Amino acid sequence: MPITIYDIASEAGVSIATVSRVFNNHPRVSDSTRARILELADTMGYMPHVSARSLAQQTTNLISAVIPMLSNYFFMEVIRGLQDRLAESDYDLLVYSAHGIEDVDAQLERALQRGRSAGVMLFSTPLLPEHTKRLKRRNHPVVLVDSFHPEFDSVSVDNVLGGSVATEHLIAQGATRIGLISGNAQSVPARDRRTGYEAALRRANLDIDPRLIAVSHDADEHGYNEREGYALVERLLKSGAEMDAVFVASDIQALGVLRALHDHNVGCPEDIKVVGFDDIKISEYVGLSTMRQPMYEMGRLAVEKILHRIGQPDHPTSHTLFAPKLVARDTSSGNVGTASRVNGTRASYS
Amino acid sequence: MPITIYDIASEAGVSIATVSRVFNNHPRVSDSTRARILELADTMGYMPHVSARSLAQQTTNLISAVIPMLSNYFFMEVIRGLQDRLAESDYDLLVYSAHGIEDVDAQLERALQRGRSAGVMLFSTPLLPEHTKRLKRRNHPVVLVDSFHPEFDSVSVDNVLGGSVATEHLIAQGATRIGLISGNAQSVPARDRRTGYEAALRRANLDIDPRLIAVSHDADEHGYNEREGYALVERLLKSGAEMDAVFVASDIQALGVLRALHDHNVGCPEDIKVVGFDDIKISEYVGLSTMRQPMYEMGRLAVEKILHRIGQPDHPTSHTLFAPKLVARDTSSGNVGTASRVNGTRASYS
DNA sequence: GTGAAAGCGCTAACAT
DNA sequence: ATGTTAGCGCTTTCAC
Repeated sequence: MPITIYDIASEAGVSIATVSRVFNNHPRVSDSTRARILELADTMGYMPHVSARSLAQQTTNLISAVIPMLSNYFFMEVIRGLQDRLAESDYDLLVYSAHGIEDVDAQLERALQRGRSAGVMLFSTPLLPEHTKRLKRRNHPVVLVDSFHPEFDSVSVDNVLGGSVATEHLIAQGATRIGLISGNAQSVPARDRRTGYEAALRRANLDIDPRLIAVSHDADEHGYNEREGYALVERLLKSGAEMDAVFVASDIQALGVLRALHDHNVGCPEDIKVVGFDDIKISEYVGLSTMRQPMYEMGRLAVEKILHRIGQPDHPTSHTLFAPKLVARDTSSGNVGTASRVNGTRASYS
Repeated sequence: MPITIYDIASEAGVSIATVSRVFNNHPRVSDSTRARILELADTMGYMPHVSARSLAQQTTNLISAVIPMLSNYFFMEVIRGLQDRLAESDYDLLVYSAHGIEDVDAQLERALQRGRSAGVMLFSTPLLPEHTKRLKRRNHPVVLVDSFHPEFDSVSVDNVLGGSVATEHLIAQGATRIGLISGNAQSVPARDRRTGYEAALRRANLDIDPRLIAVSHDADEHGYNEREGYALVERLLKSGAEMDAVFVASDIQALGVLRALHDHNVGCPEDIKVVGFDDIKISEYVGLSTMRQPMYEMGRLAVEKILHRIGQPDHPTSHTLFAPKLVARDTSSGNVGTASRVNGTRASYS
């Protein structure tokens, strides 16, 4: 039933080769036949069949994004960047959302089916040797986003730097007993942020107190969730160790931290200052100080890199490291006079 | 270079048909050859070529989602539902994100390329007659999400009901001069919510005062953005008309409204009560009363429906209308005593 | 400038 | 249970 090049070829009294040429903008077609064919195709409602085309020319115009926990503010912003850049190209986007990091393998496998996509962007997933081998062997274009491996293009944020800047900011605000709340041990960014935190303390000649460090053991979203933030800061509070500030490795955890502080009648920023990481949209609303990641730009650049890699498979790999930027808001330096209250799970306006 | 069924067929000493059968779980293959072929395929690293398969069997396992303004809290939740349901199927997800409603046409066109996807889920887009014709003509499986047309499967929310419930809630809180802030006139949901609002007022024998109604003229995101909320409520305030509550057609606008109220030293909820629509994640944090849409469930159901439609193209169309649920928080009924402040663009904790 | 024909890798009758 | 073969719709040499 659907119309093929054969239909429009016979209707136009030419061969299918000519029709094909027209749709591939081949130069050697007379203007008259080109016009006639285009006209016919339009009235007959012809559309090229993407699979047939892909098969014949051994390419595809699909690009995959493999993302753990898609429904994440961080990724939403990144995806906006992806989409915007992709819209300027001929490629369409295939989204493989994994349920946490363990599921990434399965999704990656789907994204790597032969003929499926021209390239894959892999998000926030530390590359195990087996991954590396598999990817290398397939020789499939890959770019890593929010993670790093020397053998693949990547775009990420300097998490060590971010951890240091956040910590130094707290020190500059007068804090000396600075806690850390972090994602779980599997998370490379979490480890890096901790490294930056410890380095900053060391440089400032401050103690690194294990009692002030709480690492998530939650597998869900690498422990990056509100619940964990709440629970972990509670543990620090109850440990009895003195603390006048805390660096939280993600904004979403920081939200839980803020709630816990309120529930325990601990003033923020007067008693404990808080700095998060990410700058998700809510952060602005609650006045959370944080380290901003250029999420949108990372998305755009990821596409840029994958397109480049598809075009030049043998080009040397490139790595882009963005510097996160401190956004100081109320939780680290707010003017306490106008500070507001959080009531249970909510803040209200007056 | 890549390995095909021919390679593994000759290696196994069988015909390509047998190999094909193995990979399609055809029953009539002896266990021994099946095992041998699977073994070989594994060691040789064979993977079926998706385009070849699609072409031969005239199907595809891709489903498209065409979404205006993807980076939207509403869609994030819906997409979670999509993904979860899709993960239970064999289908992969193609995402076409439009830049606002005008761009939907172009994205839809891509989604409808022949052989591209087995079905498309179209989000929040009122169907123009031309769309209808095009879709009908292609006879492509379609399900509408957050919009309605008698000839296509759909899943949406009862916006008229939602508008009424929100308004009645405000009335129950003692409000009598209730304003409306709405999305632009192109938005069908916005119109429906207004209809519900007016109906509720009428039923309560309250005036419908045009001075209390502000409709966005912003094309961006249908006027569903913070900036518009801010500007529109300002207009109402300055109009001089008395007002003790306002129903805002979207949470994101309501956030702007709250900020404007604060900036103008208008107490909320004491002076003006506010109810939004959507229940995006931020709403809980700021204590915004709102009408909750079952976004996740809508996503799941959308997939359910498209799969069903793909399987049974001639089945009668089905329409699911969810009832939005009132979530009363501080902005409509909070205890004023513990109310907090918003300081410029931020709220802070104490 | 255009046509003939050989694939691209796989599926699905139809045979045997 | 397995093999033969004709497609699926398009691209791309190679001729003319």
